[in-house]
Amino acid sequence: MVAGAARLLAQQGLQATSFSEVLEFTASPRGSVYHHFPGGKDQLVKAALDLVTAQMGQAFSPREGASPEEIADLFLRIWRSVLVRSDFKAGCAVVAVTIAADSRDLLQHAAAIFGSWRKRLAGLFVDAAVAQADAARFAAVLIAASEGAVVLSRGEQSLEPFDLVATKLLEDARTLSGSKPARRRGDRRPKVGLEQKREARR
Amino acid sequence: MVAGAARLLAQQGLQATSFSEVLEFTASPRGSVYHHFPGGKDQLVKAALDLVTAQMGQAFSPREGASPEEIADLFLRIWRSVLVRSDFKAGCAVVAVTIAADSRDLLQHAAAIFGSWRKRLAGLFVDAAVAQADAARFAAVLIAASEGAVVLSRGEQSLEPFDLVATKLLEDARTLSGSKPARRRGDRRPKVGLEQKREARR
DNA sequence: GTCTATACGAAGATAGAC
DNA sequence: GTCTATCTTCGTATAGAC
Repeated sequence: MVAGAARLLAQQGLQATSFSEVLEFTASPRGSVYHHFPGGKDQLVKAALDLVTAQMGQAFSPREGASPEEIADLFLRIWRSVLVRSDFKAGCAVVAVTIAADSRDLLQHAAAIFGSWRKRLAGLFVDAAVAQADAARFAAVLIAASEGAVVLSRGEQSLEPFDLVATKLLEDARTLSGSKPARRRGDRRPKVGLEQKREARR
Repeated sequence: MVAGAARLLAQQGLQATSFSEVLEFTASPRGSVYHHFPGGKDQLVKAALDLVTAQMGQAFSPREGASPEEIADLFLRIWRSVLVRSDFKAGCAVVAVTIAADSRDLLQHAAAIFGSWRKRLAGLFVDAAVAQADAARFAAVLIAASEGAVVLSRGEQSLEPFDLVATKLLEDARTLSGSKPARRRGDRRPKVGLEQKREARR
């Protein structure tokens, strides 16, 4: 049911994603909604967003020692596949919530997710020998441009805008390498969370 | 009333923007809605989008002979001011409609606007001596990243993400110059529409 | 043109039986 | 836990009086 909500969010936006639709979509029992989600719709939406981030964390696992270009490429591939697999019907649920959030609570929840993505990407770039400031900037650009490109391509129902953007971003990522010496000694930062299980997906 | 709809769209998204709210917001007469908009909500939304593009066309008028950096800077300034002036409550109405469009008609209308922006920006870059392919790509990136950055900054209620993105984009714009010789002879392309009245805004 | 009144559906949410 | 029934509010849209 949470998964269904996440999908509907990505497809139709926040307001258009109703309980009834989620129930119908997932063939869930009607009477137990407020049993499982006493917080109502907000709680369901939050759970859906959390699911999306979890899925993202799982799909986005660059190999150890990945170059900036590889990192960006993986990130872009994920969004590209969202477009392709949904036949341009779906976008990013977090964006949808951010744009139509009716409570400050929900907005902050969505913003926190973007923040965590930025932090994670920037960290990966730093590990790939990119200077701190460049890493933070490129992380923000990568996320912003990807999300924007998803919107553009959804609108035009074509991969053209997305691929234009992706090409440029990968080009930029290439020029990022070597903006500072790679991490060698003192590489003591503990690997946490999803960084530990790095399986080559796709 | 169209202006009110445009503003509410940018603030709360498509579904949350109801007739009642628009009427209240604009203190318009209630009984004449379907007199002026027999096409219902879709027609109002389309009109609002058209207004947004008209305003955009007006605000975005780079001076004759502007460099890629100047062009990008002006474009970014516009979006930045949307965030600042609304205290992070508003974003882009076109994005809002694209994400939550419930009819193919509306989606295409929004997509056409993005398409026109891409075309216009790319044209300006070509005029500024940028190679065709680079111009098209950078136009797409500029729009996608700006729109994405607006979303990010709205979420975090802070200019930080937007400014990170803007800095990087301006940097990129600087490297674009001179990717092909500037237009000299044969500069016969007629100036059309808004290109004609170039007043320095702000 | 603008008004009031209203039809009709769907949304979120709650209550109480099983 | 899950059901049905219901409350309330709000949405779009229409009809007919002024």
